[in-house]
Amino acid sequence: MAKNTQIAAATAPVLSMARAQSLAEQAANAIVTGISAGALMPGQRIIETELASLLKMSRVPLREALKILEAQGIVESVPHRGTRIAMFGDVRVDHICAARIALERLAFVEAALVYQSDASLLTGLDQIILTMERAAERLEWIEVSKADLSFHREICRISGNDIVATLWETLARHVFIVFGHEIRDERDAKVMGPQHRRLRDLLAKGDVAKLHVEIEEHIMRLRRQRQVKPRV
Amino acid sequence: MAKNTQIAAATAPVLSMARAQSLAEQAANAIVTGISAGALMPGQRIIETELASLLKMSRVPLREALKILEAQGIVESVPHRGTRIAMFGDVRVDHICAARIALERLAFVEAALVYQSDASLLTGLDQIILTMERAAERLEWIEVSKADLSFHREICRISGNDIVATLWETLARHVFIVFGHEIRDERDAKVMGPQHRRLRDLLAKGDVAKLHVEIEEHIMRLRRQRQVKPRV
DNA sequence: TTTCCACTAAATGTATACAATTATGAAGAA
DNA sequence: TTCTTCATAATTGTATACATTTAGTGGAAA
Repeated sequence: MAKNTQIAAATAPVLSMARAQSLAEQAANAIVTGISAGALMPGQRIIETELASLLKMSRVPLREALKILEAQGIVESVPHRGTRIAMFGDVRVDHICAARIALERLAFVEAALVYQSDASLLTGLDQIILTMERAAERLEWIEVSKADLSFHREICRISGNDIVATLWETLARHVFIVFGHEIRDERDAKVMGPQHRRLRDLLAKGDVAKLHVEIEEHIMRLRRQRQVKPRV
Repeated sequence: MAKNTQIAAATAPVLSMARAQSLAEQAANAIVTGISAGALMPGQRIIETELASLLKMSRVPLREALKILEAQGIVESVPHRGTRIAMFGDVRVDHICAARIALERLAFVEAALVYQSDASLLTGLDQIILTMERAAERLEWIEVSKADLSFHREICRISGNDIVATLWETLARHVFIVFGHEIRDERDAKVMGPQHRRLRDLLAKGDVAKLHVEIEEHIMRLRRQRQVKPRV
């Protein structure tokens, strides 16, 4: 039956892309995107059968996704009593920011050391910033958000601290959801690039003191006015 | 077929215990315990069929457990190519310690504020310390470890920061595994209680400056000599 | 021998089917 | 009415069965 193996490479989208993600991963991303976009509301209960058919998959991979998201605090579940989407009020945003600052300060400082010893690694950040700026020009906020998260993910990766990178993935989902609830306009588009460039340059210089200040300021942008304000 | 599967759930029914945990949770805990105890080795590949029958459950809840543990960085998996247990070398322990310090400093400082406004909450910590000391007297290290983690979990809970609490659960599993690889003797038993009492008292006093120092010192105990030293 | 290809076996990914628990609501008693 | 009580439906938890992918083996050709 396996005669026509030549066609297999047709699916490879990006060079050395991770193997096509499982349905569980897709489901997890879809749910997070849905919350971010407002299609799924905080506090809302998830009925597995419904969501599974909505996502055009069976309950098994969906449940795997829910377990992942539960471990990450995106949804909350009680045995035999269902799963519901966590609340994303102002208090929670404060919590996210506080946790981000604590973790990213560590990541940035460690990453700065790495960049010091190999400046060529900075091209990774430059690439991401370019992508971000292009998306910002066209006001494609979702793409801007993704690039933003990629930037910080890259820092965690470069820092070499696997644990921090793992924890970041959890935080990133929360941040993405909060991003989705932000109101953004043309002025924001002009700020995104320079702000990240400044961080990049401080990393290149290894100016840890200024990094600490800049990181906090950068992260605290999240606490600005948001689109929906569900109760705490 | 499955009539007698519920009987084994005679575990500790602590007051107002959360509903009997699902098989997925049990499996996740069993795997972590297994790694901690050396029954499962870092780097080892997990064959779902094998482990499922070993844990006396089907593959479905086991896979849910693996998804959770993957999100927490305890295991790593490649689509269609299986799951293996992450490596726990000295470098990783350093990473865990660094992340812990960053996160727990935040938790302790916020918790100190809470304890300041309601000192009666300190009884929660006192209870845990007592349990820890009793276990330490009998050199029951696993119980000591659990009490240790409970102590820090309580701090995260009291801090009121849900995100930090979520991230801690991930960190806790890593720490538990590292604990299991530690060599401990009678001298350690005498240290455990006082060390946590000191933290407790600093929380009660709200002495943030000393807390910062003490926390770092406390966490860095992890970096002592360990039983097995798998390669990085 | 070495390399390449087909084929088989094994493991993972997914769907369906069944069991157990909980929510819902109607009927009856205080 | 208001509170039980109990049946029924809806939903979650788990097991089994099927599909897809990968790893490994052996043989044929260069």
